[in-house]
Amino acid sequence: MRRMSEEPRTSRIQRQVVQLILDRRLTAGAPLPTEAELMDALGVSRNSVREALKALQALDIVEIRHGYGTYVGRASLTPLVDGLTFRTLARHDDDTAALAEILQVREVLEVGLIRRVAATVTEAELDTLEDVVARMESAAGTGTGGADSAGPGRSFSDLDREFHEVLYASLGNDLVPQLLAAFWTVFRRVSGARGRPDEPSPETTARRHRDIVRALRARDAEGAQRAMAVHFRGIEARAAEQSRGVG
Amino acid sequence: MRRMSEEPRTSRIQRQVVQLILDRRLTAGAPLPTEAELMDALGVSRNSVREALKALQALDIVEIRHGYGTYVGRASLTPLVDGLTFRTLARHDDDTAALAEILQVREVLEVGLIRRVAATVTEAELDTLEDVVARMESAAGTGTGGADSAGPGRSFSDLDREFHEVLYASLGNDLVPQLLAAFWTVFRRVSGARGRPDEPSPETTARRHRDIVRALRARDAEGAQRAMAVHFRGIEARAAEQSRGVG
DNA sequence: GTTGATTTGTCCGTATGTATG
DNA sequence: ACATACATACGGACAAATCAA
Repeated sequence: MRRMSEEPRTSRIQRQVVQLILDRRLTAGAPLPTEAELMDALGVSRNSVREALKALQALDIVEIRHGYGTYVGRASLTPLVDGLTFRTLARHDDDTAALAEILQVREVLEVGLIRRVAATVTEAELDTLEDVVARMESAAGTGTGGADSAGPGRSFSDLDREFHEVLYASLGNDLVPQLLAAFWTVFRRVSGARGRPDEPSPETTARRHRDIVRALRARDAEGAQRAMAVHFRGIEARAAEQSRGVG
Repeated sequence: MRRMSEEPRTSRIQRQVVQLILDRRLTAGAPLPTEAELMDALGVSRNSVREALKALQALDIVEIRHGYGTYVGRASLTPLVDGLTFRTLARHDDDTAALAEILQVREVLEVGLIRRVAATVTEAELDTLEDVVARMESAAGTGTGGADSAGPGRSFSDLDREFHEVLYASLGNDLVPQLLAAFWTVFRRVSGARGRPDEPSPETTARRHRDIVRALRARDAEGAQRAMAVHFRGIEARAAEQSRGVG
């Protein structure tokens, strides 16, 4: 008479902590019970509590600060970034195929969403976008390029990221910019970790972005969609060259 | 003269295990060193090893089998599902807003991708799709509906899931079906966890799906796109009703 | 600036449950 | 049924980080 397949302690504790957050209606940043309180409340050892919290930390559901306490996390898409990065790197030989998959998803999302942006974007946001493009153009001239440039937050790549982030802010859908940023981060990380970037020249990129803003300013949904598609064709072409070893 | 901000043990071990997988070119399912071997190789305690492995397990980068061993994980999108589910549930009051965000992403992806599917889908795949739709129609008649029906794997929802999975298999992009399945799972979980489903009637859903297959069979990309868009309008309309408390 | 209290980080030893042969 | 290898869990101890008096 043995009881079969009880749920493991750690998994159960994970669920209980999540449920505690939900029941108490805690939001990101709210303090959680200390490890000692949790072991007391749940009747388990500290190691079990810690392992459960570590797992939840990896999902960004809780945030642990050494010597201070445990808090509700932001539930960001960091786990997705980590997972996709690993997944891509683990393909050893043809990571370009994995990158192409991510790029296709990004493209479909951005090309599909830009149409809606044309309807929702405000004039003020368009001004911001134009400012970003202007900074891209001047950065393209000085050759302030890749990820390795030690410039604190003002590299060309950061401007590219900022452009796409501002672009989709007007949709009122918080998931979209986070998802795109996640894909973008994976792309940059993997590209940077194994040679030359897969991207077109900064001049070309800046020009494509200006085309997009121009179409949006004219409230030309189709034009914006075309401009975005062209932008991605350029990236894909470069990526294809890289995969053939043309450098 | 204190050394400032050394990297925590557990984080370092996580990186080292991932690096070990990458260096040895291990793929999913390959056995990893045992905990004892890892403590010896990395010169750390068992607790530190276990906490690191628990974190990697949460990301599905490693898979731990009790009493058997530790293995390379599949790096699935399970962490994304868990994160999005928590994020949605943690909005307490207006989880419908979070669901609408996920639904919009799904819609943009599927409507954008169906065009490419029309060009790549094979006749054999279309036969499979038609078979799934036929089963949906018969299931719609018997009223075998929601998630709660104890039927082992043959509920209407499973057929819906299978349809969309087969649909995007021909793209040769493994990420796409996994992403869509992840969103779908979050949607079902949250909907099921808080009342009535946000979906239209099974009859309507089956009909929409048949329209999609018909357009694909005719290699009508625009028609398929329209049919998919109509399908999502229906879902969104139901979701909007639910958020207004109309039952 | 030092001390003290609180909290998380790490380690050790031991016992138990689980899967394989 | 037994033995082996492995992960799971517990309790106690000390180190390190943070904050407040």
